[in-house]
Amino acid sequence: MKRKSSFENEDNVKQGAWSAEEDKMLINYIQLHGEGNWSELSKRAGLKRRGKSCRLRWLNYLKPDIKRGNISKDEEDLVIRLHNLLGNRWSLIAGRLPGRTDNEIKNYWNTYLRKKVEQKQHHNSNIPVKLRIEAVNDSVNTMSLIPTSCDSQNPFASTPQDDRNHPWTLQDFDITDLLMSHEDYDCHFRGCACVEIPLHFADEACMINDVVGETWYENWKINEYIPL
DNA sequence: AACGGGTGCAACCGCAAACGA
DNA sequence: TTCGTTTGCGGTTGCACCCGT
Repeated sequence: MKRKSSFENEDNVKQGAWSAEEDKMLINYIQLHGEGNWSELSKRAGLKRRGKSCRLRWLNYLKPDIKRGNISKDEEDLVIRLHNLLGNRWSLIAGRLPGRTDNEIKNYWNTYLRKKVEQKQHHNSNIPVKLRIEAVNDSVNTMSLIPTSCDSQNPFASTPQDDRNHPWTLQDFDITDLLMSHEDYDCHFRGCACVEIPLHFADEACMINDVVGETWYENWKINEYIPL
């Protein structure tokens, strides 16, 4: 375990790496008296540390239920999905991962996962996808699904119908437009959509949600993946 | 072996919210 | 209501380690 050397600042307050002795003092004190009131705790435990520093050390490193070691694939997937939903709200994300701390999740994201996700998004943004949209008759605001770069005619005005009598349309989408359509409009579409991905991309174990994300499912959904 | 750039991660900082007198 | 203190959070820093040259 690596440790930075510690030092005392001008206020006689210790900063930097915690020694094994300090860890022991903090653990012993909390086992006897419990956590809370950290600045007082620091004094009573005989630590020349700021209360804040004691709290951080305890919550991020010393607390008994902290899970140490590599983050599993399942945990990694969960972090990615939660970050997609919640953004940089590390404490909320960590709250869903028993034994993991917000600091650990944040570090893991910043040093590893962010790059991985960005690479994946870059890869997926190059996949030419088609989106087949089915609308039920009372859908409102269906046009909001159609990006401005596409034909602005109502796609359901004179389109064929499927075996469930749902009108459908097939259009080429730029994946960025597709994602933007959720963010830019109040979408009240009710129906289904199918993503068509060229077969040679499908070989690469690519899931629908990898391509279009999971963030725009309020009133509609993608329910099918059709290799071309 | 020595050096330097890149990386990981513990710890710190600043701010805002919560709390209590 | 105001004010001081504590707590919690996310962003940032900087040391130790790794690895290529």
